[in-house]
Amino acid sequence: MKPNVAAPQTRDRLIAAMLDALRGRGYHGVGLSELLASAGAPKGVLYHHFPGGKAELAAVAVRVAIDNMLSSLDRLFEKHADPAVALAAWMDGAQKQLRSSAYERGCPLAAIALESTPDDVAIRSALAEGFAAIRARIAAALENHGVEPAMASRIAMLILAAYEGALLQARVAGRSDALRDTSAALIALIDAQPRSPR
Amino acid sequence: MKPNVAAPQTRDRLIAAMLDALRGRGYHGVGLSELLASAGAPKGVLYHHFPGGKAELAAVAVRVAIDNMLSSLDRLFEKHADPAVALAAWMDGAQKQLRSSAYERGCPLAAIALESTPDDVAIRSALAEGFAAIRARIAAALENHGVEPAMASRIAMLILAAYEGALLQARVAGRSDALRDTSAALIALIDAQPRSPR
DNA sequence: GATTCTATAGACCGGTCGGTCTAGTGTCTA
DNA sequence: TAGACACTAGACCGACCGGTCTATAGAATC
Repeated sequence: MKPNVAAPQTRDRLIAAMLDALRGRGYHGVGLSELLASAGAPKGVLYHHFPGGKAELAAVAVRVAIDNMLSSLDRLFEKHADPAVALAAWMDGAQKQLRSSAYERGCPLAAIALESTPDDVAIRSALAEGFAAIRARIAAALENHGVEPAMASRIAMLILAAYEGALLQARVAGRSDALRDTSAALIALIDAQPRSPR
Repeated sequence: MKPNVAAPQTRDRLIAAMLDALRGRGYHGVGLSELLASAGAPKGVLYHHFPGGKAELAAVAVRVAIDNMLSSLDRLFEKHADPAVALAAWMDGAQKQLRSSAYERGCPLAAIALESTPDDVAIRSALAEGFAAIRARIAAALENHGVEPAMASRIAMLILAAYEGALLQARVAGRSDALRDTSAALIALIDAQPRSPR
């Protein structure tokens, strides 16, 4: 009756392989066989764990990626009282990950977001909800720091947009300037805000 | 010797079809046959105009997309003296295009950027140069408006990143809030800057 | 009018795609 | 120890992938 405790490994390996693929080449960019090879799993396993095939695996991977981002944001906001500092650390982390992977590993959400069509209901809704959740976390941190709610929500939107856009540009440029400059501009602008609720 | 004057139509239709595909589903998301069907052209034509095949067509399409963006930016900065106003108009244009296409048509550069790997040298360098050129235009407009050069360059980076990131989110969400909010936040922050004015 | 060159046209190809199917293995329950 | 079940394993499939090839149409050159 109970699910086998040792079993989930393979499932997790599949998810990790998909995440890696999404980061590097996008959903359509990776073939199933390549994916399975990098997970060290045969085909049958995929359809056992994800009857919906590649698309279902991707949708699950998206949810996992979002959970990861949320918890890493939570960690940052807990560690740094000032959201601007947390933001800088966040961007810095992205920079490091990008550089240490020879500019291959960007954000797993962005790639699949741009490849998706309105027909991909499951993936699009997972993405939309995920992005909203991330924005909500950032907005909450800003509010805690005294930013007026409506403005906090808008700035959170800007921050996430800037994060994704900067990561994208840094990746194709093969240099992390984009992330550094975006982060610097963002923080300069926020700090220069007239209401300084400190 | 002279190139046929009436001929380029087909070539242009191929480029347009590729641009459309990149906007909607990304590079790997569209098949050659689908592409050719939507351009109303047989296979031989593609390899006549683009011996490098799909990849070469994509690289050319990227350059065209960049030219388009540059000239539409030029038009906006010419029309609006205040860069913040021009920026708002830019974002507004993206919003309209997205909405009028049922949230299918995003930025043709972003999708292929995220699908590309370091091996895709031609495409990556075209993209990187293109993004740099776009940032340079924005930075120039800011400088003309009295923003200090180093800061202008950083803010230009932020603006382009925010544009791409917001477009991406608006597309998956199926609503244009992301673009509206990002634009509002950006302008609010820039306007609140202590003007080192002119 | 023959030749040449650009452009159009689509049959055709091997390879890979995502997906299905059957078989085997190990473990827990009865 | 028999059966059920979760999981692993990979052969196999039709469809479609990007790409090559030959044939032809039409204008320009001689």
